[in-house]
Amino acid sequence: MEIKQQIRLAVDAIVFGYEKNTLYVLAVQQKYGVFKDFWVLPGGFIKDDEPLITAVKRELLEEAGISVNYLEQLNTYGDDVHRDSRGRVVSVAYFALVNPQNFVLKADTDAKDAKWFPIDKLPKLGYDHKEMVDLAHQRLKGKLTYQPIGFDLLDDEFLFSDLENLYCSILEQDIDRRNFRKKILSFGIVKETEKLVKMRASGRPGKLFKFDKDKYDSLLGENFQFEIKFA
Amino acid sequence: MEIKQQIRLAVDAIVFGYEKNTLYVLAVQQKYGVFKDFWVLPGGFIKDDEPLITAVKRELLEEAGISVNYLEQLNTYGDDVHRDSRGRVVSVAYFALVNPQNFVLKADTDAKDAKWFPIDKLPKLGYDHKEMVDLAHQRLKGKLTYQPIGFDLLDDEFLFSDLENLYCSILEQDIDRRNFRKKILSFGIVKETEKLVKMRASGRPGKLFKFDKDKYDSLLGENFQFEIKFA
DNA sequence: GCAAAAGTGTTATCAGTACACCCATGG
DNA sequence: CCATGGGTGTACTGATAACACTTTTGC
Repeated sequence: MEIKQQIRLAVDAIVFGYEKNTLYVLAVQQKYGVFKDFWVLPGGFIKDDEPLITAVKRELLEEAGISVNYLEQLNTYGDDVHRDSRGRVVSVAYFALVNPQNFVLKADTDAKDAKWFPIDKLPKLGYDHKEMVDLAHQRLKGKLTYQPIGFDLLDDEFLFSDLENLYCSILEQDIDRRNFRKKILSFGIVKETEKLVKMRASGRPGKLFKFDKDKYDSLLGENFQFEIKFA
Repeated sequence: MEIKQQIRLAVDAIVFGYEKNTLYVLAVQQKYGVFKDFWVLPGGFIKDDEPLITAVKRELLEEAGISVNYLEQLNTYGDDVHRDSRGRVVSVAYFALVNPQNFVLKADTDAKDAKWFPIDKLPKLGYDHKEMVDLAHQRLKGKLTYQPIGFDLLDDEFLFSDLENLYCSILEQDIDRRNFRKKILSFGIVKETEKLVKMRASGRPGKLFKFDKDKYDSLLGENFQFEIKFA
């Protein structure tokens, strides 16, 4: 292994949060470099002895003080040799969902400013990060329909209308309340609790529901397919 | 950018070929290193000024003399810090389909031995390449059902039974011939040619069909969804 | 004429879709 | 009593699933 590469490896994360019918993306403000004062996705170079996934989690903790609920690899950006003006940088982008508990950003060790932006009000992002957000957004929309990841954006216990509004607002579609409930309940992976709460300012209180992950995992074994389609 | 990483970046490809109801994977024999004489996936280190995708294509040409029909990024392997005993190597794996024209392997510049293995008769592969093959195999099965990529494994013109057998053998399911044909034809992306040929040793000759990519691309614009499900 | 593969329609069943009214709460 | 959101059932429709015989060719 004589040949030395002049390539550096980084990770970036597209972190989605959801609150009040709005989908948010996490961005941080650059303090140095070409993109000083620009908003970019949280991320950074990986250490020599650090697994990729560890690097992402570390960066998220350092830059925004959050830990995420769901994390998966999205895509590796390495076709544009000049995507970073400092030299050849290849970046592995991760797709993440954060649950509302972690939605509030803690003070960050890196002294960078971290902030949630509604996805349709994102500022101009540095590097090719807009491209990453777009891809992640597509993935989110796609996965919502064939994997129960929506629950990772909600509280542990939620109203059925929360789930419905989440699907409705992220997929930008109207949903029939009765059909939606029928479909979700037919999977048997969401269970009703006994708690009746009034979460809204007005209206009748609703029951809280929980995602039954164990049940889902066990169903996965036997030809079970989660899928939500709409009219 | 003072800190220098000691990480090297490679690409690997899982290339699928299909012939006579059998799914094949391309492997090459290592001539040097720890895995000397082991079979591994085609791949290698990328050059400093080389896009990832170019690196994959180059390696495939060098090591097996083939160019592929379909190529997409699969996953980046960088969580196991010791996946390569020579040091920290992160590898971007690509998923590729080759059409039958390129199925015959040409002499390779790298003097490595390249060979097609039926997927269920793969030899032990070096590194974490078995893991890559498994993931790619899963992706292939999945994509077959919701994207028309099966055509990339077939000749430009094919018998309907070829397509049916491909789905049938890769997905390991029985298919009802009439329902399958009805479904595929209903999409309008496969057109019948006037050619009647006898491709088989015996039996009635069949019409040749072609995948109409332009039609597919135009349909994609408008809420069209390719999907094949089975009983 | 026999073996092998191509070609072709109809019916039954199930899942998806459309749709509207009553209930519980707060103000 | 009014506004707001929660909760519920049925009938229609369209897609999927099951199913078997006839045709063309080579030998």
